[in-house]
Parts: sequence; C-alpha cells; structure tokens
Amino acid sequence: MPPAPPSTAAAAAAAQQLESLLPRLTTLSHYKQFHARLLTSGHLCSHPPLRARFLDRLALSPHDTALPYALLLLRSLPAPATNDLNAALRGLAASPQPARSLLLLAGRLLPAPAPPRPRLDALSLSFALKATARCSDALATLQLHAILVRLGVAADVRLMTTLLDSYAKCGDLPSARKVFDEMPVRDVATWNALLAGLAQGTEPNLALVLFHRLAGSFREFLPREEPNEVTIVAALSACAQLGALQDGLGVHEFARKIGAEDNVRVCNALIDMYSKCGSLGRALEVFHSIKLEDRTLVSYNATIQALSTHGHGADALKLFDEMPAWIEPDEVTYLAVLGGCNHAGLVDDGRRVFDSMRVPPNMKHYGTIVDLLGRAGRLDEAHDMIVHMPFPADIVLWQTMLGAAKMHGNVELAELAATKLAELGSNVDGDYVLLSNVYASKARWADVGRVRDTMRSNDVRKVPGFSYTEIDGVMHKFINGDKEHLRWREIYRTLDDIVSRISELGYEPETSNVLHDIGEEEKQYALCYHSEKLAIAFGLISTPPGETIRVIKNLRICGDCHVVAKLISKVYGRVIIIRDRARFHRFEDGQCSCRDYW
DNA sequence: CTAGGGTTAG
Repeated sequence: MPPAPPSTAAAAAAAQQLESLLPRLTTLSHYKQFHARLLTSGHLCSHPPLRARFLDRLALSPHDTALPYALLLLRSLPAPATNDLNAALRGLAASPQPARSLLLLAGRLLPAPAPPRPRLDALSLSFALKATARCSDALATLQLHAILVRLGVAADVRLMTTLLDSYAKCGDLPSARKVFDEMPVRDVATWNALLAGLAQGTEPNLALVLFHRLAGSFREFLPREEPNEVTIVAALSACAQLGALQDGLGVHEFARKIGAEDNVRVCNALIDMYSKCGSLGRALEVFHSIKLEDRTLVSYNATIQALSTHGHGADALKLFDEMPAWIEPDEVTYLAVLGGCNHAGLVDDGRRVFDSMRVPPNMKHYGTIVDLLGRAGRLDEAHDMIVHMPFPADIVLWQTMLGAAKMHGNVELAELAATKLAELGSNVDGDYVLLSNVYASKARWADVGRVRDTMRSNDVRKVPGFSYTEIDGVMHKFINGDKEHLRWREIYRTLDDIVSRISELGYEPETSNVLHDIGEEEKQYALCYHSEKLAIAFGLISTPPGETIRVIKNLRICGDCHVVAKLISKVYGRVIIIRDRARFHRFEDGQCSCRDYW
C-alpha cells in the first residue's frame, strides 16, 4: 500500500511541487521517475488532475515507447477518469496510427470487464475528430457527430468547429457547410475552418467568395468573427491554387490593412501564392523581407520550391546550402531541391543531393530522381533506382519511367513499365499513347495496333486538359477544342493567324504526341486547338500589346504547344508564362526558361 | 488551467 498523504494541506503543497516539475520532463527516464514519485506519494490515486496532466504530457512526448507506456498506465488504473482517457486519446490521435484512438474511444483498448469505463466528454470527441480528420475517415466523422449530439455537447463552438474541420478534411464539404450553417454561434476559427476546407478542397473559388464577404465588410462582423492572420493564410492558399494573381494582391493588401503582413506564416503563404501565380520576383521579395531569425523551415521550403518550379535550379541549390544550421531540412526541402535540379537539368547535383539526404527518401523523392536520371538518358540507372527501392514502385513512378523510355526510344523498358502499369490498374490514355509512340518510332505497326485494341476494350479513362487565364481579375477557362467562350470566333481566327505567321518561321505541327489512330489532318486539328493555345490566343486579343500573358494548365504542356508558345513570344513580342502541372515555363523572344528540358 | 482554424510536396 502506498503511504497516504499526511495532511490535505501538505498533500496539496506536494502536488503543487510535482506539478511544477511537469513541464521540465524531457527524457523517458524523467517520466519514469515522475511516475515513481506519483506512486510513492500516493498522488497517483489521490490527485487525479495531476495524474491526467502527467499522462497527457507522456502520451504526447516524442519517445517511441512513451505512448505505449501511457496506455499501459491507463490500463492499470483502478478507476480511470475522463481526463486520463482524453490524454491517451489525444496522444493516439497525434500518433502515426490515429485510428487507434477510435479503438480506445470504443473501449477496445481498455481492460475488458472492470474497471468501469470513464464517460466521454466534449474533449474526448474533439481528439477523436482530430483522428478521423487525419485518416480522412468521413464515415467515422459522421459517427462521432452522432455521438456528440447524443452526449448533448452540440452547442460547443470549439467542438463544432473541430467537427466542421474534420468533415472538410475528409473531403465531405457539403456536411462541413451544413455544420457551419446550423451553428447558432460562430467565431473567427469557425469561418477559418470553412474557408480553409473550401480552399484546400475542390472549391477554392467559393473560398474566395467567402473571404471577400468577410474582408469587404469585416467591421460589421462581431469582434469574435473578425478575420485574422489565419483567415489570410487560408485565402492565400485559395489564390495559390487558382493562380489568381489579382485576388492574391488584394489579400496581400488586406493583410497590410489588418497588420498581419509581418506574420511569418502569412509571409510563407504569400511566397507560395506569388510563386504559384507566376510572380517569382514578388515571392523572393517577401522571403527577403522576413528577418533572418524569423524565417522558418517552411519559409525556406516554399522559396526553394518557388525557385525550382520557375526553373532556377542553381539558385534553389544555393539557397538550400545557405539554410541556417539551426534549421534541419526535411523531406519537403529535399523534394524541392531535387525538383529544382530536375527542371534545370542538373543531373549530377541532383544525384549528389539524393545520396546525401539526411531523411529517408519517400516515393516522391524516388519519383523525382528517376525522372531526373531518365530524362538525362541514364535509363538503366533510373531503373536500378526502382529495383533497389525499399518499397514497391507506384503508378506515378512507372509512368515516369515510361515517359523516360519513350523519350529515349527504349522499347524494353517501355514495355516493362507498361506491364507494371497494367498490373497496378492504371488505365489513363497517356500511358497508352506513350507506349504506342515508342512502337511507332520503331515502325512496329502491329504493336501499335495491339495497343489501340487494348485501349478500345479497356474503356480507357481520358483526363480532360484545360487551361485558364486571368483577364482584369476574371478567369477564362478553356477545354481542348471548345467553343464555349463568348468570343470563340475571334479566338479561332487569331489561332489561324498565329499558325500562318509562325509557319513562315518554319513551324510544322508536331503530331507525334497524338495517338496514331486518327488521320494526319485530324491530329493537326486536335493539336491546333489545345486548351493552352486557346488561352494564349485569347490573351493576345484581350490585353494591350506587350503585356505578359499568364496561362495555367492542369496537365503538362505538350511538345507542340511548347514550340508554338516560343514562336508566338517572338512573333508577337510577348512574354508568355505558363504554369503547367509540374512547373513554370516563361517564353520570351523565342526561348523558354526551361531550355526545352522539362 | 488541460480543446478549435494556418503555409511548403512527383
């Protein structure tokens, strides 16, 4: 039996003293010593709040064995309190296996018959909702929603905001929206959760509408609903995704207005927004405006990424090397640097960075290095990478390998990649087109026909290509060959004009990127009205001469459009900036910033 | 007093 505390006053003092030690526990040994003192002093049973705070810290501490230790302790308690359970729920929700906190919530990790399970409160559900958000489990979120209503805690603003956030992170935006609409009381965090959910989900445009409502009349909102720096970051994220520079500039202005422009996280979001809107210069300006000691890992990552996607690989490497010693590069840093080397054709630098990585490479790192080696023609080295990876290659990696094999006309590797892709269940048109083109380049027409037959029988998924461009703050969207735009006749006439003028410089349509199952003329038609060409043509007729044309495309730019954009930049004296799926291309005077290597 | 919303990624 542990000795009972001598008197209540003395016990309270002792508890106070222990309490003050809590924030200073770091090593696992500290936690064990603290546990021992809780036991010998009797506080483990006599002072539940102290015990729960100890469990909370233990369950969140970064040591591998800390969380199992906390769970063991929880299970050994004769009468666990709600807060003991909550500490463990919180730790599990933040762990690499968040779903385990749902098991605990359901009582599955507690001893079976006795002791009595503690009752749940709003906090228990809050942690569980964090877990369902992290594993994108919309159904579990719904179940927790039901439990929360039954518990009678549905009026809790914080909990409902967490619920809203969880629905949004699980991709269920309608439910998130419904929670928002039904909340009688909201505050700025509620708005921010919805805004961020829309911005990072499928509705960045709606996010901006919401932001403008908040920002436009923000003095009329209740003080607790006034937009803050988190609102700004979420709105910037929407602008970045859309490539909406005018909106982004407006949000930046609003940040100045509410005095949030010096906030590091706002600056980080600004760097990303300016970069993705095609303004590397403004992105770098923001980065340099952050005081050296205020810069975070994300500041560096976002800026290195900006330099990389804009094709400035050497500068990305330089910034990487200049990172202060107290900031450790993480997997995102390496991905950005490797991407920079890839886009700039710095093969040996990329290989060197990859080999010197201080974190274990993941699938995306392998994807980048395979792309880098593959483009450079070092196909066997790229294939070796895949073979010696510590995990099996995924679809994107084999698509990368297939692209490299096509580029260098390697039939064996192309067939291998295509086989793997079929095994992994990929069924997109691009894969077939690449394989077919490898065969076509070797005049293996029977194989070309076989690929085409497979396509027919497999009901191939075609990813529609689209592009858009912002004119006076309004987005104009184009799909391949569409005539939806009000001014489509002018646009097509302009394209005819373009083709005839650049033909004088020797332009011929490069049709090898179109599948060989249609006639030559049709191929030319399919190419001629690619969405990025429509967007550029519209840019030409709706902006004054000499103004930069900015286009955003959802897929990678095709070889023919790349040639055409270069020629337009020369003939029409325009700078054209195209953001494609992977990077930026800046066309000026007949040249592209990617130096035709992408 | 222990709870909610945020930026970087092939």
